[in-house]
Amino acid sequence: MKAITLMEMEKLVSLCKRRGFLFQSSEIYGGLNGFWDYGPLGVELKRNIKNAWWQDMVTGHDELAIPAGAPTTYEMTGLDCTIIMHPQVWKCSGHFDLFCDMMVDCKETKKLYRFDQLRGRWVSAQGKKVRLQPKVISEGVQQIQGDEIERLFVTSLAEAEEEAGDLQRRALKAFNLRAKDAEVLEWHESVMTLDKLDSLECVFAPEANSVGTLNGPREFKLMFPTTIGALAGEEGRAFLRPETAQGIFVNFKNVLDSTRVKIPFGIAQIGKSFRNEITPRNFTFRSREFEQMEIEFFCHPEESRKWYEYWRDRRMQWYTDLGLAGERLRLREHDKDELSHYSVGTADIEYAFPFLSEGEYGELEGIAHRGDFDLRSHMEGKLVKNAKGCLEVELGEDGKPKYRGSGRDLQYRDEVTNDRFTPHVIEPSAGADRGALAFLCEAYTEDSAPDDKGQMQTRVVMKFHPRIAPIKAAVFPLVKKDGMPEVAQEIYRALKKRFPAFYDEKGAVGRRYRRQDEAGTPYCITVDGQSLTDNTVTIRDRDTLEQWRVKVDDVVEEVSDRVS
RNA sequence: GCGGGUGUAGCUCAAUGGUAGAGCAACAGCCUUCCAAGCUGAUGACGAGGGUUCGAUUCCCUUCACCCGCUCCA
Repeated sequence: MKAITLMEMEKLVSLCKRRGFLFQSSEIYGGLNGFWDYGPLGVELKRNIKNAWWQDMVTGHDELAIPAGAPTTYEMTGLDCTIIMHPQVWKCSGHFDLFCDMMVDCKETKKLYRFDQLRGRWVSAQGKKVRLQPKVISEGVQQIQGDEIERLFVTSLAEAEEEAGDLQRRALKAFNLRAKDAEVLEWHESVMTLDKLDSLECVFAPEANSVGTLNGPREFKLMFPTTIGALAGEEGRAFLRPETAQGIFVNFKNVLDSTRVKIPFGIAQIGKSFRNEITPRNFTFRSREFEQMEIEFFCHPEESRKWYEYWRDRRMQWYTDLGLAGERLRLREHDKDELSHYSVGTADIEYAFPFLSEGEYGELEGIAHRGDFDLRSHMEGKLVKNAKGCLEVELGEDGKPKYRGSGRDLQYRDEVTNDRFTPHVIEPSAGADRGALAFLCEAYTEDSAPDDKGQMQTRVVMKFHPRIAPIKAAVFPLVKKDGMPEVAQEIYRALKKRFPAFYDEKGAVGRRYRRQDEAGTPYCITVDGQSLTDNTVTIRDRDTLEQWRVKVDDVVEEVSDRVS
């Protein structure tokens, strides 16, 4: 199968709209950036993906046998919790701090910097003056010449060991001095971050040529705020969840107390999450409202490494089995310095989406070893890593926990050994929409097929795995007469009781085949003249174009076997 | 959020400061015995808002969306 190109990506986007896989949200009002709707075919595709996941991970799991590659048997169960949760959940999970970044941007270089992370230092040069950019005094009125200052705040992006040198280099540039004049520079106070300053007016931005080019700070809210209760007020402030995982952690005790599950076990959930992405782009890849398929798998700390490896490989196999089998899919273990503060191991399952640059991959799913970070955070309060690399409760300026946990005991007690411990967690977190997009990209194929005159014509075919194909089979009378429609309709009704099927009797049969090829329907059943005499019909394979005859009575079983 | 580009029918593309055309698709009918483009017919569009003008799809402004680059991406 040849790889889809960027050019074909545009055709795929077009096909998605034309055939009803994906529409832009609120399109009749001009659309809404970062939000997408699934059309009639798209909703079936996405539901099939979610159902396949739920079936394979949860309801179809055999807890009596040891799956290949697993350390032991394990149990799986499900959950469905709310999108809006107690605001404290997001404070303890770390999202509140992490997702509320203040940013400044540089007028001159157009670069964006973290307000609380960009470091710099006050400097002067024995009375030497620097002219600022002309200021806007009031609307439409601008200074002819900017003010002159003697003290400016010079900034640097350099790492710790090179910071002092870089600050000096930048300071010399700001004052238009040579390197040999370094002793002229007078440093004031210590190195600090931008958020400690009263104003950005005198800041010499990294990479800029003039002073005072920074705008802001502005808040980048990565979580969607909302209000609980009819009266708006700070006490009613809440957020739409940025991930489904926290709902599982806060219900850990409930599941344990209500189901008799024993460690190791996993809790699965499928649901919508929301993130205010700065730049939604690349079709549905970075949507602001998206659906996740997440498992939190709880195990004994000593076993967690083996379980991490099991889930990493298991999840990779799942995509492969559903048709993402080529070189465009890969498993990538994160480097140590890429890991989150709490994780001892993370792998991404990635797909080389056609809209990405050559050699780039986009994340479909992350399998993270989260240790005991989440359960402990919800017990004790938000954790941070201390100097020794151990997790401890983050303290506020008053010396008390910055964000208090629930105070509930979320430890697990092994009823046989009486061993008490906080379980470690493996988190396979998959994007349902990203999965759907990858399956769409992988399925899109252009090949050649002969028309009725034997001329080769380009054929667009969506080669979905039959399990996720929106429509499983289409039924056609070869021509709309001689009793063929009646036979075909009867087959159609029998198929429809089992899975989505489609009936079409209009126009040339070749055209009807091609239409189903674009929808990705794996099998087309045609009633022809011979059907009326020997009670057989043809089944056509979408990918090979091969046809074979089966008895009318065997059609449902024949197709069922192939699509499930 | 910044810079550049784009926005005409479901799709692909025209033309125009004075009634917006075509091909394909879709629809109705005819013809069709296995891989799209035979015939007939009817339907369908200037992203939104404002301004200039006797009159704007065309010129100007704002806005929205898409594409590319920067930035961001637990």
